[in-house]
Amino acid sequence: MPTIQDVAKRAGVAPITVSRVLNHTGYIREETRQKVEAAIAELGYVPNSLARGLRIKQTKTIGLVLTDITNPFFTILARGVEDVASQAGFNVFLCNTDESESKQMGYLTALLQKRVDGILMVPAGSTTVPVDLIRDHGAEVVVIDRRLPTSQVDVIRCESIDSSYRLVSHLLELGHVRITILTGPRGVSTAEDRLSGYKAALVDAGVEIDDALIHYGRFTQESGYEMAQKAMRYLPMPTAMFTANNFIAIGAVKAVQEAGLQIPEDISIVTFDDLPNSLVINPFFTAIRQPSYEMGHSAAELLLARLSGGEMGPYREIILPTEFLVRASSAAPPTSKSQFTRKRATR
Amino acid sequence: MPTIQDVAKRAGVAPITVSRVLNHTGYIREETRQKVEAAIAELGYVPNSLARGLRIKQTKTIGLVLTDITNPFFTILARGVEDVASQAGFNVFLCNTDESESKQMGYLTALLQKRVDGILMVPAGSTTVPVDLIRDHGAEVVVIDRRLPTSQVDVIRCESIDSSYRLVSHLLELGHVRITILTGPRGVSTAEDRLSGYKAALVDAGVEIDDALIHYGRFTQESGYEMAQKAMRYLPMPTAMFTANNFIAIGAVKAVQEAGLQIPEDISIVTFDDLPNSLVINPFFTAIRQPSYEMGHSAAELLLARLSGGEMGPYREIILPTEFLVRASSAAPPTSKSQFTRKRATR
DNA sequence: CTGTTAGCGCCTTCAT
DNA sequence: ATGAAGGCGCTAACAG
Repeated sequence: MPTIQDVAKRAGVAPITVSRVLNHTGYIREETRQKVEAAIAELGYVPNSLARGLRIKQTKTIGLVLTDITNPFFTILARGVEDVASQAGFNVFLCNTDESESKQMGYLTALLQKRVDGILMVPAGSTTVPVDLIRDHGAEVVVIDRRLPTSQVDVIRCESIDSSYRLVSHLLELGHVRITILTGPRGVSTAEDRLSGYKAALVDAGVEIDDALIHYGRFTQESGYEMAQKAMRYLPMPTAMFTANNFIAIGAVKAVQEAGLQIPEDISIVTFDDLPNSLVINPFFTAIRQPSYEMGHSAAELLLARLSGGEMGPYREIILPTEFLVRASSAAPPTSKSQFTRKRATR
Repeated sequence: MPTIQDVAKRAGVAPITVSRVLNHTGYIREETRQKVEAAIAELGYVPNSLARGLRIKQTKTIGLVLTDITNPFFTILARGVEDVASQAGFNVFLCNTDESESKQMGYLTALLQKRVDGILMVPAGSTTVPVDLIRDHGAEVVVIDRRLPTSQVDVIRCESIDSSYRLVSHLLELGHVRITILTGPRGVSTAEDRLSGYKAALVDAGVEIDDALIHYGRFTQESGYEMAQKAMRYLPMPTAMFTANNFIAIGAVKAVQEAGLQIPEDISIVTFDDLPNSLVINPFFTAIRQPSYEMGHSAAELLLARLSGGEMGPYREIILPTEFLVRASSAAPPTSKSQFTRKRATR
């Protein structure tokens, strides 16, 4: 592995001259530059970023800490991050926490050891500990998708409360009263906010809140399946479900279908998070779509802006707009006479 | 930012002693260890991996070079990689090449500069240049999903030719004769092999190969859409389509639906690559499923095994089995009398 | 069981 | 426009 020394020797110059050519810094005579570049090419020299990073204290590297890259919402968000980062010459470390704060802590320390310049994170848990930790080690941080109990961070997210309010109001307008919510983990802002929106919509409509209709779980298909089963055992059965993310929605649909019920004839489903166009042939869910690519894109841009050092003013909370999509998964509730439709071919 | 020196001073020992505690190497008196650990905790010391990597010449970092993380096949594969890597204390750089060899080259040099220990790649292009480059810089490499024109690399992939043969034979058995193939880019082994399997099945069935039924494109939904439109303009219209990946299949379905045709009544579709269970409610495609998680998992394990240095013998090509799933997107061709079914509600 | 010395490859500083 | 010396933070090799 040739070093800058080898290149220097071959070009008949000092190492620092090679460094200057590499980094386009200082003055170099054209002729010298060419000698150096020739030597670099001949040796197949590739600079050592570790040594460079050690010296200049920045690595052109960021960490992306997600809960699960498997969810298309995060996949596409990650793509947004990666596009911006690579454009700016940064590389991205990918980390999946599965909502575990201890996994998250493990990744954060690993990233800090590797001296990433900054971290983009969808925080597991609801403390500011991770943010403080990152800052203590001189790295920048931008929070994505979720709130944290402090205004001293940059955050890129969508409005969960209002959007949920709209989704549930839509159900209420259709005539639903017994609406169950299948949400994410306690303490996670998106899970809690979506519940708040649900409650607010019911309260404003004069519908009493029944705690037995509220289900906390995880943001996974399995959890959605289990929560839906539990929800359907509660009588009189809810006529509508509000699921707090796409995976929960899919799990819920499976449970409903297994129970021999039709959507939307027997049960309506509305959900937070759409499935991407690229993956779905005939969109089915009445849903709130979050602009996941833009979220990743903006978050990465904000982080890079902070890293580039100029004074940027106070921390920002950027709330991106959501889109409300009414589709086939929601309809008026069944009349009490014909509570369930006859079993037909499921769609 | 405290360094190992600061910790040493505080604990009243030499830096190397701290190093030994950190790395669990050599002998340390319990009492000394505790003093050191206390100092580490008090200072909030986090080791500098750059310095360490510079010294020991390994970084516990790997690169994952994919064509597009947005495709669930790769997403899930990436998750398999990440799980194995993080388990072993490695971090993963994520890179999307979009099938561009120049982007790929950019990522590879960046990864080599950052002195990754190894690289997992789904190669864009069909030369061994990237592999040689990586090796020249002392990193290991494992190729995923695609063949390269050399036996001197580890490869983890599935059989494309045989699997395609099965898919097309299935169509032939149903009675289809005019079968079009919508495949990926020229020169990409998966695109070419899937075409080879298609041709072999036709030849064995005594069906003449019509070059006008062969469409090369990209592995994207847009390309699938365009290819399908072109395919449907060729008369007599094909009664079946074989799409070379999941995105192409989805694009093709959209084109078919837009043309007012029914699947499978008017046109059958069979495809390489299933969509993950977690994303699909009612699986629809007759498809070849590749075990994407396992591919990522095995590839990462193989790479880490090579990195751990023990003699491992020659390069290996590991071919993982595929699964053949017959579902609703394929059926017998329409009879010539009633070439097209009447337009009904699309599914 | 612990410490000293030296150097990994690069760039900052100060000279020339 | 170019170079020499020194150090970023860590650990290998060798002492003791």
